[in-house]
Parts: sequence; structure tokens; C-alpha cells
Amino acid sequence: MQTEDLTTTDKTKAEFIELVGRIVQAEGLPRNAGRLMGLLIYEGVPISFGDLATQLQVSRGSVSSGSRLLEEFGLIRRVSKPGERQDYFQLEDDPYVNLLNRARVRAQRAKEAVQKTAAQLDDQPDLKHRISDFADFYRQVESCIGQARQELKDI
Amino acid sequence: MQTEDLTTTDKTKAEFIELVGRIVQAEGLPRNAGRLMGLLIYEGVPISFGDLATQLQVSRGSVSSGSRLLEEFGLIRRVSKPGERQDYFQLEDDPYVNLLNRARVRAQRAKEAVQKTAAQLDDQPDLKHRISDFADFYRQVESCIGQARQELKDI
DNA sequence: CATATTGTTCAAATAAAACTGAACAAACTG
DNA sequence: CAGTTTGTTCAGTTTTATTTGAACAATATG
Repeated sequence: MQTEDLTTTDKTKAEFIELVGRIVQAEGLPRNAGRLMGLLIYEGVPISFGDLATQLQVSRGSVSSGSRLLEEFGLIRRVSKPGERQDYFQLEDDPYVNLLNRARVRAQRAKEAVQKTAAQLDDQPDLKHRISDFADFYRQVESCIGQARQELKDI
Repeated sequence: MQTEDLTTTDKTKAEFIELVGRIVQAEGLPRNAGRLMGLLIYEGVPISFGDLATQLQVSRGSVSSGSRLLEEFGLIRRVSKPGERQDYFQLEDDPYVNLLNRARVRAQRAKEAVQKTAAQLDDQPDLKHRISDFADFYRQVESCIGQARQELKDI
């Protein structure tokens, strides 16, 4: 059951969806997950599972895996509507804060892995130093993301 | 002409190279480019084109495209040695600063593209607001990376 | 109960990305 | 000059990622 005329061609909307698709893809997620995200940002209200598939013209399987991914990233939330069997999806309350959080954890992991290597090299100070520089880079990134996350929260 | 015994198995070195390969891959570059980067961090001295291919056991084509990419990212630099025909590569002076710079530009681009969409929506305040939030996210990321870049420079 | 709807799963298809290696041009060597 | 070395290019191959769509289980409807 569609809630809307699907033949409506909203150029700005379509372009925005594609834009988010590309941006999200550049962050390492599937493009379709990005489109899904774009549609949910654009609409601002919960959209049903079926509508996502229909509006974006992708398979239900793709909606299933894409929405799962976005849920894991804390970008969207699955909700239900009284008297409705379908799942609905809407943007999380602080989607971008959650996204930054994930990026921070990733930097943290990289930092720790590199530090672990550096720790094995006490006998080669120069080498240890070079690798510690690499770890410092991730430390810096981690702290900067943490700060951005805090500032975004405060807006 | 090899400068080193290639059968030497340095476990830490091999693992570090693979680690950087995976990390760099997660940043959206080919894994081989990451391995190249890892080897150059580890060695700390210029390494010849041929040695890169031999040590990493990859084709010359792969070294060629990988090194070009890393050069574009400002992570490594191509140098020459007196009396040597081969190209040599070494880490850039501020590789991580350059990397952050690139990330910053990417965030900037995303921000601008999203802002452009928002600007078209003066007649739909709520929608405009949602999309501006998305742009704000990138603004925040951009500024945070700029700051991290500055701090890393100052170390 | 039979039928329909819903979301997930997974094997197969498709698409995208990375890699190889041979061909090549340029530069060097003797 | 003939032969070698060097790095790039690109067509073809391999690998990896994404998407589809049919099968399925779960649930709802009448």
C-alpha cells in the first residue's frame, strides 16, 4: 500500500538522494544504503519498508541489508505504527553524532594496533619513532573526532 | 639489483605491512598502496621501485599505480639517487598532515554540495532545516580536521 | 484453515575494483 | 647502434562487493 504518488518527479529530491548515495559510498557503505539514508533525511517522517523499496526502485533484499547496516551505524531507527504490519524507518535522533562515534572507534582501533607494533620495537629507536608517529596521527584523529562529536551534540 | 636478502623473514615487519595495508584499505585506497606505504614507514629510507615490487611480491604495474596514488595523496615522494637509474620512494615530510588535508577537502566538498541543495529549499523550512543539519555535520568535520591538522603540524 | 503480507536469508548474477603482465616508449649502457 | 633497464599503460583476468530474486518462516487476515 503506497502512501504517495510514485510518479511524482521531484528533481531536487532525486538529486539529493543520489548525492547522499555517493557521499555515503565514499565513506565505505553501499550506495543503496546511502540512498536510503538520503530519502529518510529528505522526508523527515517514518517511511515504510515497502515504500523504501518502491521509491528507490531496489529489491526488498537490498532494503533489508541496507537498513540493517544503517541501524548498526546508529543512523536510522526501526519503528512501528499502530495498526500497521510493515516496519517503518526514520532518522535517529542524533544520526551524525553516532556516525562520528563510529569513526572515532575506528581511529582508536587503528591507533591501538599501530601502538602494539611500536611496543615491540624498543631495541630499534628510530623505527619505533616512525611507527609511533603513525600512531600519533590516529591519536590526533581520534581526539579531534571526539571533540567534533561533543560540539555537534551541543548544537 | 636487490639491496637486501629477500628471504629474510621479519615477522613484525610483515605484519606491520599487512596492518597498514588493511588500515589504508579501510580509508578507500587499494590495499597494495597501503602495503607500499607500510613498507616505506617501516624502512624509513628511500626504497627503489624495483625493490618495492620484489619485496611486496606485486607487479610493477601495481607499484606504478599505487605509488602514483600515494604521491597524489602527499604521503610519499619520488626521489632520485646519483648514479641510479631507478626511481626511489620515501615518506613525505608531513605525510599525515597531507592526508588530513585531503580528508578536509573531501568534507568541504560534501558540505558544499549539501548546502547547495539546502539553498534551493527556502520554501520548505523544515526540509531545509534537516538538510542544513546534514551540511552542519560536514562543516563540523571539516573544522575538526583542520584543527587536528594544525595540531599535528605543531608537534 | 487457506491465503496474503512481511522481512530475512542466501545462492546466483551483476557490477565494480584491483591486479597482472605484456607491449611500449624513453632513457641508459657498452 | 643493439641490447638492457625502467616506469607507464591498458586489455584481460581475478577478486571482491553489491544487488537481485526466489525460498522461507513468521505473522496476520478473513
